[in-house]
Amino acid sequence: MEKNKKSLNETLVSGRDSAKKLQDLLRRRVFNDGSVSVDDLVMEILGSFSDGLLLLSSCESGELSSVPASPHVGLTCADDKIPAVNTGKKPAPTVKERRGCYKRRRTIDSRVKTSVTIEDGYAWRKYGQKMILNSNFPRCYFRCTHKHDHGCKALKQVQKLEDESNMYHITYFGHHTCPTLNTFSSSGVVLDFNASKSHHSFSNSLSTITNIQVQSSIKQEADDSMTQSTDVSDNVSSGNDGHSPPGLEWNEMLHDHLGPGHQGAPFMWFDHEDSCASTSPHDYLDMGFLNNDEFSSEFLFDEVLS
DNA sequence: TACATTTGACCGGA
DNA sequence: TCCGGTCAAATGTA
Repeated sequence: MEKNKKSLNETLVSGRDSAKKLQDLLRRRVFNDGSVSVDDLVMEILGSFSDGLLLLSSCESGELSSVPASPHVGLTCADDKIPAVNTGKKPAPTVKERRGCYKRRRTIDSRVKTSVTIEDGYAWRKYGQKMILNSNFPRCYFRCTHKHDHGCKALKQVQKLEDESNMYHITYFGHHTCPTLNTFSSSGVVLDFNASKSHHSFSNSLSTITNIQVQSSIKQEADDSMTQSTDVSDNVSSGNDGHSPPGLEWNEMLHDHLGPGHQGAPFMWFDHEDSCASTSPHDYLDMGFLNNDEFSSEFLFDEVLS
């Protein structure tokens, strides 16, 4: 109970801080150096309010105030450590039998991106994989590795796109509250989208390419974890933290791995609600235009970072 | 030995 | 009742 109160308090304080930053940013908008974007701050504020409301709704439903006396205390809800409510449909099962609550995830407060990799600089732990209806590939479920030691509630779902572009549809839920931005680990993440025995792993070169492509998302998420690195090249070197060749420039990496004629990197990142409200649904599903050689990486970065 | 992944079962919203 | 999301025991790996 105290833990949830503390969590709610931290969430609200975080939201307030983000609002202050936004206020400062708007006041000195002309002098904004681009280190923090309005969108980033709005995302943080929205995330704080969403998390806070979720915690509050948990309180109102009695989950916070009435901790069950059953030995089930160790079993938790998916996102927060609020004990599951006994619905009374079945007799209270034993610790062994009973599971936590499985509330269907809301699409609000989710961020969607499409990328050729699932790497994003954070450490994720896979906790499930599921075949989804009308999909040839399973959906993989990840939670932040620091869920327990830092209480980080960030989750992500990864699903390979149906087309043959070898791209992944990645949906993020919640925000990282773990203090450190994880580096690009040398251990490639392996996804099994084929038969259960045949693993699909990323080659070295591809993982390097993906490092390029995820930088913008890392910038966005790094704001969540108090990273204040400002420009893109900064992110490349600081984000690698010694695990990748330092000092590599965007152009060099793009040139090395994609060739001089290839300038486009298929990547998009935006709030799910925005995609529904203001743009057509195929904004991220239809990625065909990204194969166009004239689609420049500068355009991508400007779009994402603006 | 500790940590990560796999996978079948369970839960609950739609 | 279906199906997406999660749990947790079994298994794999460093």
